[in-house]
Amino acid sequence: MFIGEYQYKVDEKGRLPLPPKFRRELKEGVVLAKGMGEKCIAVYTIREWRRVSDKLAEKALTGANLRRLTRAIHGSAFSASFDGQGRIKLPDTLRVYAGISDTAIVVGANARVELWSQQGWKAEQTVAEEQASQIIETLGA
Amino acid sequence: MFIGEYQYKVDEKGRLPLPPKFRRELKEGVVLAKGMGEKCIAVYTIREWRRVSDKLAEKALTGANLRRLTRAIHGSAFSASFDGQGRIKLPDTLRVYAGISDTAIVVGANARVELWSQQGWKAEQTVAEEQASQIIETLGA
DNA sequence: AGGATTGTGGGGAAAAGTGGGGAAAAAGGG
DNA sequence: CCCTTTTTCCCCACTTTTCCCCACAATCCT
Repeated sequence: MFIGEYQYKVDEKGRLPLPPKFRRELKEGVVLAKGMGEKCIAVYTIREWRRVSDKLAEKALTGANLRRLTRAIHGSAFSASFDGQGRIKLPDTLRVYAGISDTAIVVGANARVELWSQQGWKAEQTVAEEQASQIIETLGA
Repeated sequence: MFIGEYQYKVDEKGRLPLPPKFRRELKEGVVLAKGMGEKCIAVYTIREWRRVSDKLAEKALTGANLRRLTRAIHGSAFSASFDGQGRIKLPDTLRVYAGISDTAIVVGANARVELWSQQGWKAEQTVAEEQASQIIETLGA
């Protein structure tokens, strides 16, 4: 399970470190893809990528919209692995998509990890906070 | 079960002791997260955190809502463990969120522990007192 | 009163963040 | 097809941060 929020620099070679706490779970390699709906980069374990991918494939049989989404997701996906310092190389296309320049926010989101630009993350937090407090009320004690 | 109210200093390294009475129950490690709704840091046992996390999954929210909530909850969380003196390290993001600078109020809140700034705790108490009398009425005899 | 426990602080070893050089691989042009 | 140019990736190096351990003073309990 991935939790926590971290800030790292993307160096001039496009490399981004991931938190040491995440590395063990990710060390077999990761798949990078566009965040679904959000302007972020999603980082999946191989296993989780397969799960997401299968789920999409099931539903894509019927809907043209979903086929389009599937195409977008798969087309943008990229497998990556770590260097000796625990960094991965971010493909330029995904970096541009997420608006990440020289600083990235790494966010643990349970089964996956997400990469955000500072501005993007701040905006997302603002929206999420409002929504969260409502839903949390329904969780009970 | 956690009860009581304690005051500790946060040292320059961001370390905060927890009351000895709490340590045995927490010694397996804790998860820190934003207080739900309130400007405090919530401290959960691993078990309790899982309970909260599972409850989220049950909600069976769909699409963007689920992703957003997952992100908000897990992203703000942080796992921590004790040093030899019974202290934990508070992540900067959470400290800022709760407005804790060099002194923290540690409050036992049944299944979880909460960390407040002095001002925040005082304000919360004021509000709580007003509401308490009303709520107590509704409890019946 | 005395011993044990606890709050608080700090030093030092280990790990992590960040940057860059150079070999290997890939791409591109003649 | 081969040579040149560019990119990728592996390794090394430096700086900062983290974390583990020790220390001392105050407090609690017996």
